Amino acid sequence: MGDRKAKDDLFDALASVAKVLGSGRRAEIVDVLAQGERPVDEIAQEIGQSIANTSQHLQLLLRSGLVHSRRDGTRIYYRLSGPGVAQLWAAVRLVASDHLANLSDLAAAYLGDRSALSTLTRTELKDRMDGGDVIVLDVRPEPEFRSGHISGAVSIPVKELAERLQDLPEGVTVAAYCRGPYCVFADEAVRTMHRHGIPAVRLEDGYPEWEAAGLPVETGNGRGSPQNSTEKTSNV
Amino acid sequence: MGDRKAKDDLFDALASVAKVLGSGRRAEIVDVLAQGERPVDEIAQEIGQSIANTSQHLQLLLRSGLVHSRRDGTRIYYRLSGPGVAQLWAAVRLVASDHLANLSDLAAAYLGDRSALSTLTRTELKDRMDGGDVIVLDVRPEPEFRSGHISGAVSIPVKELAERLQDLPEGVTVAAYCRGPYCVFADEAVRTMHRHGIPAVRLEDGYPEWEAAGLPVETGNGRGSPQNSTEKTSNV
DNA sequence: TATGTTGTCAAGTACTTACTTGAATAAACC
DNA sequence: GGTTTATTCAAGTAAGTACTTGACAACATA
Repeated sequence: MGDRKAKDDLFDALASVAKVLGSGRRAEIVDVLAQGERPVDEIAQEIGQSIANTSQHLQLLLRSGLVHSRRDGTRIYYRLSGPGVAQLWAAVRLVASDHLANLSDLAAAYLGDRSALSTLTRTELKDRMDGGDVIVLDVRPEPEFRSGHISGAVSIPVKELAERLQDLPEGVTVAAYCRGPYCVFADEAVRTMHRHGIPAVRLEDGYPEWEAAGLPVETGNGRGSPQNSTEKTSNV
Repeated sequence: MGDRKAKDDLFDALASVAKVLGSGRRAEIVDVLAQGERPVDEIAQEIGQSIANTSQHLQLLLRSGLVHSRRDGTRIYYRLSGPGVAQLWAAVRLVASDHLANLSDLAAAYLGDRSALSTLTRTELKDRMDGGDVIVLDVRPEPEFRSGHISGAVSIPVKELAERLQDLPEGVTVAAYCRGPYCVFADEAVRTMHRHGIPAVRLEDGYPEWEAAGLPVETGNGRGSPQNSTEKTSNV
């Protein structure tokens, strides 16, 4: 008890959790899985890597306990193994934004200039939803919407938004949201709507943060096909 | 905006924060620095590594922004760069304890069998302190006590405890605490006191968690030399 | 039973990491 | 001004990591 070797082994094990998150590609995977479970080929597509390489990253995450998997026919779906994993990823992002010298440059290079886009916090959005003067728009890919979204939100993936603007009611502000603070989808959506004269704002963070805050969420197809919509008790 | 290369660079940067925590030795360093600032040679001693190697780990932590340093004469003191870093380390430990299969074995190998030792949560300890029927004992090395401890705690480093048991008042339970849930000092102290018939319990976690919870802390020498004791507004 | 789809495994390569050793600084002490 | 103390730096080595390619396994469908 209390000897060097045992302490090193223990701390190596504790650190192994940080280690698996310490690769940009695996961080992207966790960022995607925080939206809900996904099969390997879709994850590979999302992170821009080969299926073989993605599979190996997923095996690593699996062995370290950060994700679980289930088989459904020929597909294997991966998901985060608990809410703590999404919290850990949020803690990493927080420290990065507080202490990483060049982060804002890198964020600007990926996200573009956000200064012209106004944002709402979670509580501001909740208040305006309760007031009824806003429509909430989920611009993530559809599978992510189906596995969980803000209650009452409408799904139009950002790629389809330009052709589906007529689906949006007129005369009401649109509040778009996506995966989180480092996701471009909502930014792009707000820019597109502004170009067409639609008043639009962006939710400051994304769906995982909304869910983690205990705010109302639902699964299935939501308004579009209410028969599939179900109140959700917990995700992740 | 929104292209692959920029996204990879951004997520590599975010993940770099996790990466520096992803080494057992650097995790031990963060665990020590969560107690307060320390010079290089003491940190090297704590983690059982050469000074050169420890210095290189510290340079890495420094470049990644997780720690800051200051020079005082010939010594260079390192400290965590903000409270978010200790929170991140806590999040890592939480995920590890929830999802790492062999963690309890490794913890048992280092900490020994804890089942015979009773523990108090932070709030339980606070209540008993307010009731006055407990004395709080800080068993960490003295420099850590000096840079911040639970208000009213007495310092007897675990190495000196056996010879200084007479410094403890009789007829009152001793609540020992140390660095955190994976620290052996308080366990050892409680065992020592039990062997001498002193009623003793262990605080469930450690000083950083107490401080992070906003509970009362102070710096300096505390009761021992009240002239040096000062109410503390913030640490880390 | 054959065929296609989805994912994993094994082997190889270029690159990175953790440590060691010994030399180089930087401030303090005499 | 030379010596001591505390730390960093540079170079070297062994081991580990991230990706690629091609073969293999598991299930579904015809």
